[in-house]
Amino acid sequence: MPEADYPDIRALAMFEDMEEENFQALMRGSYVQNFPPQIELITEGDPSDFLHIILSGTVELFSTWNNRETSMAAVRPVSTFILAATIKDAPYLMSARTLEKSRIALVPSQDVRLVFDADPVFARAIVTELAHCYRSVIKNTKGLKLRTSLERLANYLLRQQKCSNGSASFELWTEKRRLASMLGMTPENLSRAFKGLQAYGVQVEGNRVTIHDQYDLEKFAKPSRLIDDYTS
Amino acid sequence: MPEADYPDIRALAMFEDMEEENFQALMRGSYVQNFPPQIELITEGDPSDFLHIILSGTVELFSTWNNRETSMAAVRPVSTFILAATIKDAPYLMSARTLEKSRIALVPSQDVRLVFDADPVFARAIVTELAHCYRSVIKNTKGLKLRTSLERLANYLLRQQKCSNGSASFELWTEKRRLASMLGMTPENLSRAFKGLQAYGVQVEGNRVTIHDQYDLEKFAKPSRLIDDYTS
DNA sequence: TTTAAGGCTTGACATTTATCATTCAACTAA
DNA sequence: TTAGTTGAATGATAAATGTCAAGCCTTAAA
Repeated sequence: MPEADYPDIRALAMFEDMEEENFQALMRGSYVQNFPPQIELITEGDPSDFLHIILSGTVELFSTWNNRETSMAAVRPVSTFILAATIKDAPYLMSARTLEKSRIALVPSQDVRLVFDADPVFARAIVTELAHCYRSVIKNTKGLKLRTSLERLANYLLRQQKCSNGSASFELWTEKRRLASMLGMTPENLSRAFKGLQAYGVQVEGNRVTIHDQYDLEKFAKPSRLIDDYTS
Repeated sequence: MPEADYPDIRALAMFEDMEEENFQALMRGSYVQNFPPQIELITEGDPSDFLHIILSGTVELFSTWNNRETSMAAVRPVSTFILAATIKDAPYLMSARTLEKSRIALVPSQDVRLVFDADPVFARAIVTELAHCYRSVIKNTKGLKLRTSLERLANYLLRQQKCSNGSASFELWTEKRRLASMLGMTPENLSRAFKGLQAYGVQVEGNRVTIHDQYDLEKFAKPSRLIDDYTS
């Protein structure tokens, strides 16, 4: 791996405080690759040979069953994915594909497990990251089971707004079809859900969303720290 | 905590291989309590002061939002719950209540975090457990998003059957209303789903389920290792 | 034994969501 | 420019799921 990529990875919470020696050991066995869009990086069911780190671009995690497909998450730089499979040395539960041209670092899973045992600080960071991921999936499950699709969309927009510095107008960062799948609905349903949110002051033009009545939307969406705050 | 309870806890994968000294340190600060049925042990949003270990009885994990409630999981002996919140020192995302008279061990979260840093074997066990939990929730999400309620029920029955030594006839271990909530549907819908599975040779009498045509049900349910195998 | 309570089932109905077919608009490549 | 492609929106319809009300059955208390 080119050393130029080290700092970005080192800056990740997972690698931030670990011993330099161990970090170097991890990087030594790793490599970086550039992928064009729409490449399937990982297929669910395959053995998890590498921990993946996305350095640039976008990766979609998705799952399939019985000829159906659902989008599980979108991963953006700089973060890791497929950590749990790496730790457990178990098959991937999700597939991954690039959505745009992406730069990905691949760290051999076995190295991760070895360094985990050698470096307590790294171990602590991994367990924190994993706990964070777990809690994110739980929050997502709560949203799926407790909210209607309209409510899920409303809260999604409020979360996205926060990510975009809280301004009333912001861009969606995914195609709507993928957003629909992430929120657990069909594209047609999403389209109608956007219309349904007009009543609460939400305006959509292409990828641009404008929230004209913040209070009204929040009153409808009822965002909750225990579902919508992905920082804790 | 009475020392009589030590062996059960020690037998858990999480505590199995750790240093005796560290195990003792954990147990020293812990205590065991007996709870009657229908007691709310944990309320979502509260700070996570204890790692809970269920020694006997049954505990339901559930979540609420906007006056709606959903059952997230049922926990049976001997296992831990609320591990992620303990690790992250973050508020509980789920509430917990006893379903029957239950015996619960409470281990101070701070002790868990301290011993984690001191005992690499314990750290390894925790991260394995957490990765396992993460993967279980992902599998659950896949079921919710990729399957209809009828398919979820069919696969649930097949999983339960396996837990019950694979015999064609077995008992449900929850009230149907809770099962419905766990599977993400209403009790009425579950009732009709059971009827819908009659076409595939499923017979229900009270809590007893009999699968008369294993092949037919599996052909419909299409169980998948990547959704329904909770062992890996 | 009687009564009451709770869970389950059922039917009728409403709502939500999905499916299918079509059109529109934006973008790309020839 | 001109097809051709793709994603999004829309209308019509179907299927899935939820809601409400009533009745049944089991269990537990009076």
